[in-house]
Amino acid sequence: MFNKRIKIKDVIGLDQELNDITVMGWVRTFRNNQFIALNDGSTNTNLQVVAELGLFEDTLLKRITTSAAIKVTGKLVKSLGKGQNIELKAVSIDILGDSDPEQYPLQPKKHSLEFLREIAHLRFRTNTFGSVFRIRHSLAFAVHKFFHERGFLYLHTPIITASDAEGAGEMFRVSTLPLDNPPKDANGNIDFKEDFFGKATNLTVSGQLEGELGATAFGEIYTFGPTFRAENSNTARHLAEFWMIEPEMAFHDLEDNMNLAEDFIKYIIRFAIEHNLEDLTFLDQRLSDEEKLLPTDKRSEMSLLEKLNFVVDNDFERITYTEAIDILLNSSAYKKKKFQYDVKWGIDMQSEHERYLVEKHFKKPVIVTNYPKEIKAFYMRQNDDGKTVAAMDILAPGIGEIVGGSQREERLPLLTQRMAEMNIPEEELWWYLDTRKYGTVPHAGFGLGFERMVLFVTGMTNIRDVIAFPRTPKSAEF
RNA sequence: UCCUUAGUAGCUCAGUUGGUUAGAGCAUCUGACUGUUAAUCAGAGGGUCACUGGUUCGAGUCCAGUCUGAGGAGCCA
Repeated sequence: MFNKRIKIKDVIGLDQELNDITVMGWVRTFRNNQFIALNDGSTNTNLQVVAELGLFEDTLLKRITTSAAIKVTGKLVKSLGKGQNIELKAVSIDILGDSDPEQYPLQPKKHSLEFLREIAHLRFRTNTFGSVFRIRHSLAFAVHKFFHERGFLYLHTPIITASDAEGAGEMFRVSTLPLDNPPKDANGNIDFKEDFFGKATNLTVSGQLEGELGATAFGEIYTFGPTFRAENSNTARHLAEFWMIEPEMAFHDLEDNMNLAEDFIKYIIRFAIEHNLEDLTFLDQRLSDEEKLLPTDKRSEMSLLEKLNFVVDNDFERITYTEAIDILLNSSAYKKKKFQYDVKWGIDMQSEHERYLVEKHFKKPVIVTNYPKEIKAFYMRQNDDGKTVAAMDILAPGIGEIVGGSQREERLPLLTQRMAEMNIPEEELWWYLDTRKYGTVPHAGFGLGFERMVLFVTGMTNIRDVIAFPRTPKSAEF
């Protein structure tokens, strides 16, 4: 029954008249008891199906309601009306699934993103979310394509981990022990020897440490998987469950790392522009309609597509942390005391500082390197100045930190010295330290937050709208 | 977690100083119309005013607490 189906995306591309075309999809609107706007998710464009007056029973027409699933066979013809080039003159219409219009929550009108978030199971059926998730798919595909073309090996790092020394935030405990009455040891603490893995385990906050194990055998690897942070973060940029891409490369230094990250970001944006122009154009239009409601000074200087093309066509700005602090100290914002937080060498830059650099000063993505070692992780390579480490963060306009990475400390004595200073027990990471004992090499890597990348490319502003089923504090519906 | 702010019909919102029976547009239903683009026109139905408690003759409106959303901050990707 279904093998004759043609996707609407392919039907729209046909420019000759054809008999016996079969499409299936969900009704978006039914106008004038005659015109069905049909969508099957393959494209943002609806196919206009024409049910000629008198050809169909009233009982059938009554069942063509918003979001009903239908099968239509008919003749593809040039459209008589404006607004579309072709339309499908229906010969037969079958209802595959009814949709009760009294109950169905989506209407053929504009809905708020907040409302759609409450019905995330149905929001894919809107233009906006259709476009967002088709673009998300393309970006995910482009990630694999980019790394595969460059000879990187896709390594699946574990989701359950016993290491709590990664230092990347609060973790979700994984346990099969009874919550109400867990076994206790002699000191009265929970006895994880009794637990499923015989030790305390959590959901991963990063695949990096395992990634380094792969890089020091395969040369270049990447991971792309879910990541979990149990932080009580309530912002438009944070999720408790998100997807992260983490390449690790042997024989790479900080500059190689930056070059790769910049090439990578440009590659996947270019891929989306090439493959999702229709969806990007829709979101571009949506965004500019939204911005018309804002006062002039709050509007973006560039449209979404202009911004994406600008990023692809221009070099990212590269500055050191020390230079960044100097720029801030010499800024009029600092001199006029516009910053809420003070600026001096050694601070962990606040959002307002990063936004000033990216959105006001350079107006393009900025790579900041060589941060003070005190504010960065133990595994970052120590520079010769004794004060900084070979770290790099990429800051994107409107998003903030989109990439965090570094050259890794490959020298065992320096690495263990930093671990001791930061109270990280060596015995928990013996396997990690082994890479520095057996053929250690200079290597580097970074992590890119996939949803933040999708935010940037789609122009959406809340991270909960670019992941299908967002997990955030007090929210795990669907 | 902190600050700010909001919660009234399916959706978006109005609701005056505390005062009779709670309002609009859209959606839905019924009818008309029939080449429409969120169709149009006429009519109808639709409410635990987030929840709990309090003040008052009387609370959508005032007070306290709770829950949830949004904007900003922190943490970070």
